[in-house]
Amino acid sequence: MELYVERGFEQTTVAEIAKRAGLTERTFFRHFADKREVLFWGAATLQEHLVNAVAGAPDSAAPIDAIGAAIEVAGVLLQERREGARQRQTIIAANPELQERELIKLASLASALAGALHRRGVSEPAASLTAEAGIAVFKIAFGLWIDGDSEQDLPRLIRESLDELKAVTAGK
Amino acid sequence: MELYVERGFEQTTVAEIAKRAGLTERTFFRHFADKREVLFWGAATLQEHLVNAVAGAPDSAAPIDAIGAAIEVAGVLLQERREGARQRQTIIAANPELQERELIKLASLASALAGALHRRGVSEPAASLTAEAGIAVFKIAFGLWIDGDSEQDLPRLIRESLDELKAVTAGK
DNA sequence: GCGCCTGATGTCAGCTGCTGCCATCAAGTA
DNA sequence: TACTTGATGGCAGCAGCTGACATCAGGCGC
Repeated sequence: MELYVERGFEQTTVAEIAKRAGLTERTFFRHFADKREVLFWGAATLQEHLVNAVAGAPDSAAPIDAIGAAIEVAGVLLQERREGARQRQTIIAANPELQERELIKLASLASALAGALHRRGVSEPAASLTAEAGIAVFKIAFGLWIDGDSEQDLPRLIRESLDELKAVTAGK
Repeated sequence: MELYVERGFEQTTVAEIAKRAGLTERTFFRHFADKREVLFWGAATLQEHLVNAVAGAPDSAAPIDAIGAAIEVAGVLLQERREGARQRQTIIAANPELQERELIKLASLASALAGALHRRGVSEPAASLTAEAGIAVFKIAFGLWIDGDSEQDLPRLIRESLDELKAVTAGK
């Protein structure tokens, strides 16, 4: 991360990372599948939390609101590491390869959320559709939060974006 | 494409592609930014069509329906090349790197569609949200079409998926 | 018809990401 | 004490991709 910030992602070589970490290049690749994966270390954990949030939503909650609750959880978790998140996003924004990786992580997350909905009795394609819509809401709200001035509340942005989606799909 | 089908994407080397095309490896990279880009040759054209569809939608159409019309256009165009699309998708499905590339193309498309909505007077974040929702609908409908039996009508699947999204976000 | 310019291609050298294979070494265990 | 196991190092090698320079064919002005 230090190196990615200092010289940029592309300009940083795996050999340099390994050296600064006091390790070998070979060892680096035993810990991370590739050079990009470093930036997505916490993704699996985050995904677990969100899946649990969907599973733990009250039975009375509509699918879209179970998903809403889950992405709010994501908002809370990210807000705790605001500066780290911002720095990370700056790196990603500067590099298409990293954006690709981020998108596939989000797609994987959508798929996992769809599975969680499925376990709540939601059938296809409604489950996938709802999950993808939730991810879309998250993407937009996260973007607003990152670009936004300073002290915006991410969970609130997420709620508002979800409401906006509901309004927009109502065909107003 | 022949080689990707014959031996798979990963197992195909750029040198082999160049050889079969009667060219040099260097020349290959002058035509395609990288090995994956070959499979996304028509993406820019498709994007143009969809943007035009949004721009050309009747003024009376709600944003979500302008987007709906656009992705229906995509459906029509893809349906014309059904076998090609299926083959292409088989290759992509077998390779994460290609999925990443596809996702960033879809993200770019969403962004372009949001721009088109913006030009229709839709403000942010509604425009981006609507565009992303449309892409989500397209992804799901396309998946159903590819996995589906044989002669399903893609534009119809898209319409139905959009209706499903509307139902699902209504918080039923 | 002649020289000239331009764009596409070839050639070559080189870096970097990534992998397979084998050796080493430390720590825990019977 | 010997053995196993997991993490690391070292090394060779492939493949993707790039920069720099040469070549060559076709179009164009003259």
